[in-house]
Amino acid sequence: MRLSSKTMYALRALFDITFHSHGKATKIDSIAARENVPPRFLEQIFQDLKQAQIVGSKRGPNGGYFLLRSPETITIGQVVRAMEGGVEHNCCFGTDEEVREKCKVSSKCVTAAVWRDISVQLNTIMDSVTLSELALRGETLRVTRDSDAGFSYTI
Amino acid sequence: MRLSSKTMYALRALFDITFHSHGKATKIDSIAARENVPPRFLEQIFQDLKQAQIVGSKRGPNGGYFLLRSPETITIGQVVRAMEGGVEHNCCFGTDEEVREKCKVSSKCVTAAVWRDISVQLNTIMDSVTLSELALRGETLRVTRDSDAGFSYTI
DNA sequence: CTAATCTTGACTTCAGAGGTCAAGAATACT
DNA sequence: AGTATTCTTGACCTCTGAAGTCAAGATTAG
Repeated sequence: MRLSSKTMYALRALFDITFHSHGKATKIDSIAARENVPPRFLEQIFQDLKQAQIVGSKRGPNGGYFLLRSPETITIGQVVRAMEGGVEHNCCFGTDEEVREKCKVSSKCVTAAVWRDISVQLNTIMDSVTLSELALRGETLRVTRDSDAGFSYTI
Repeated sequence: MRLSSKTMYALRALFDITFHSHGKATKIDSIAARENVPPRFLEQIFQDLKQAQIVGSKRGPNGGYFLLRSPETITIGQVVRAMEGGVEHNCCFGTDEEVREKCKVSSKCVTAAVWRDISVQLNTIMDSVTLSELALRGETLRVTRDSDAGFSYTI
C-alpha cells in the first residue's frame, strides 16, 4: 500500500521539469542534483516515463528530457500507472458466470471485486491531480527556483 | 501500490467468519481450508487482527476466533491499516515553517503533501465499506455456504 | 487427563526493490 | 572531421521484506 521510491522519484523529477525548465530540455544530472535522486537510477526512471509517452528526449549537448504534453494534461495517476505497472485483474469477479464457476475459493471473488472497486476510485482521485497543480503547490510552498543558491529566501 | 497477500488473506478470513459463522468461534484450520490460505500463515495474520482489536480468540476445544464488534462497524480501512501498518509521514509538508526550512529538497515537500492528500481520500473510501457489505456481496455472488461440498449449486 | 486449539517466537527462502556501471549511439559546436 | 555532451541499452549487484514454515508451550472443554 505504499508507492515505490521509483514512483516518488518520478513524480519529483516531473515536478522539477515542470517547475524549473519551461519547455527546454533538462539533463538528468541537473534534475538529480536538484532533487537529490541517484542519477543512474533516474536514467532508468526516465526510460519508463519515455515509454509511457510522458516525456521525450534529445541527445547531445543541450539535450535532456522534456514533457511531451502540457502539464495540465499529465495526471499523477498516469505517472503512477506508468511506474507501478497495470493493476492485476487475476480473479473472477462480477458477472462472468463461466469464469466464476471455475473459482474454487468463495471469498476470493468477493474481496477481489471490492478491491477492484476501490482501485477504480483511487485511480479517479489520482487522475484529478495534474502536474500543473503540483507546480502551483510548489509556488505556494515557496520552493526556490534555480536552487543552486540553496534556501536563501529566509532573509 | 498493491496490497500484500497478508492483507488480502485477512480480508478473506474476516469475510469467512462473517459469512459462515454467526457469532460462534471458528478455528483457523476451517477458515484456512475454506479460503485456501496456508494455515500457519493464517495464525500470524490473526495475531495481528487480534492486536488491532478486530477479533478475539478462545483456546481449547471448540475454540477459535470471532469478531469483537459487529460486522457493520468493521471497515476495510480498519483491516488494511491493521495489516499494513500506519502511513509514514516522514517529510515536511504543509504549513510548518520551521520543519520546512530544514528540508533541502524542494519537490519532496510538494509530492509528499499531494500524496498525503491522496492517502487521506483513499482511507475515506476504504472506510466506507464494511464487513457486512462484503458478506452481502457474498450472497449476491451466491457463494456456497458450508462449502465442504464444493460448488454444487450449479444444478 | 487428554485432546483440541490458540500463542509465541525463531527460522527459511526468494523475488523484487533499489541502485550501480560500462560501452555505445546520437547530436551540437567549432 | 573531431570532440564533448547527453541519452540508450542492458547487464549486474545487494539486501530488505514478503511469504511461509515450524516446534514447543499455554489454555480450556469435556
